[in-house]
Amino acid sequence: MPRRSVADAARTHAAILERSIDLASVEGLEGLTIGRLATDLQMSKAGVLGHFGTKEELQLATVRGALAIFAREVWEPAQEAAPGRARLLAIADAWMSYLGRDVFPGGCFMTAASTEFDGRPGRVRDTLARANERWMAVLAADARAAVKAEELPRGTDPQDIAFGMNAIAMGVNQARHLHGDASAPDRGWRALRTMLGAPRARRRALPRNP
Amino acid sequence: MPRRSVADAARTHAAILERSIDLASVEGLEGLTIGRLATDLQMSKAGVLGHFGTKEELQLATVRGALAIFAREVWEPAQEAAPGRARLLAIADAWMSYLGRDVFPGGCFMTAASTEFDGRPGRVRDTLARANERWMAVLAADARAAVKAEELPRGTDPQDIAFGMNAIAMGVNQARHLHGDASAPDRGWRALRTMLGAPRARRRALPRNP
DNA sequence: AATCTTACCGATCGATCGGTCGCTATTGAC
DNA sequence: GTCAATAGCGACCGATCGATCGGTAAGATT
Repeated sequence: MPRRSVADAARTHAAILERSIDLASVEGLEGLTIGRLATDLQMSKAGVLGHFGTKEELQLATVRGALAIFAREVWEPAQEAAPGRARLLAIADAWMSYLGRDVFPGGCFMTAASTEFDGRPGRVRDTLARANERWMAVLAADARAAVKAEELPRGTDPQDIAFGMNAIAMGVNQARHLHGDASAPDRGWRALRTMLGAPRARRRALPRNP
Repeated sequence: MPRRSVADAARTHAAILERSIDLASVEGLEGLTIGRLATDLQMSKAGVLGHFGTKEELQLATVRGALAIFAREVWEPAQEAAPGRARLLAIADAWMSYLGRDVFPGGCFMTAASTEFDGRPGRVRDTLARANERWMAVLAADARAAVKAEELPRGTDPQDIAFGMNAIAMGVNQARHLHGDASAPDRGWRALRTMLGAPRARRRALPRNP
């Protein structure tokens, strides 16, 4: 049986990360285990660890990978929309769709990881905190544009909008995974639409998971 | 050195639980460890485990203890208020105060535990899910009363109110512990007041941690 | 006073944790 | 054709995990 070629190393690296992200979304970043990862991938523990060095580096790479998925699923689809309320609504749409399609098997990775690490100092927590701050800043920026364009009531605090959107997403995630409430994304979408003050009921498509 | 008297067993039991709740709010219910608990309490692992039998029973007892604290801090203070919007506002007040006073050192225990266990079957998850359902039902009941008394707009879905209040609390908890945002309870209180449609700005007291 | 109950300890169990080591097999560059 | 670089393995490390064991000392019961 031939050994894996050097060119396959990147593929192995990606496979480990993919499995790691799924595992961590269910078991948590700390519950994630090198041995479990090795068993699932039919590798040795040393083979897995060789790609990252330490568990903390593995955790960081896992967080970065999950962040990329979140950005692709929620941020990117909304970039074609015009800045301001239109883009906030597009983000809300993509966000609820993302939560409804179970992109991560254990629920929203960012919410789970943030809640798990919000009390422990370290690089993982810092990475999560910075990512969440950046995301909130993105939301607040469009909220600010919406206020300036008078798409939102004058005097609206952009940070209140960002906070509210994030909170609703966390609530949807909990309702969906703790209670198995399949209608949670719809409820969240209604709440978001109310908060963003869309006067006409905009029809929203909830894509199915293929 | 005299052995502990039998009458002290209940006190020991309570001391273990108290430490367990604090530990679990930081490290998580799974990160909670018998050995760590024993070290902190200057007991043997066997002595700690003897009170609960298995780790799962310890986790369940810890959840029940934390639930009692949450009820005492958030539910009880609002029971003197009249049913309907007044009580919802009282709950909102107590809830934000609870989050601002860091009743649990690692943030809201229920949020952390629910997020940690929402993907793993078992009795702990069931207990958490049932508790959250009951709490949401309590909120929805007062919301229903408020709608009936026309304190909230006709046609308001009581479950939307319960969902929204819970989501805001989760958002406040994250902002406070992931970002160290001390003003998060105030922001949450503003959001809650807006959602509950309090027309006059009601002054809210944020008690200090003694 | 004799006996039972029980809270707790110290020792120990097998399993698993993250991590290190030397080694092999293969590749890509020369 | 030769050789350095490296992906990955297998064995192993000390530490710690949850859990079990027999033993001990105190209180409660009689």
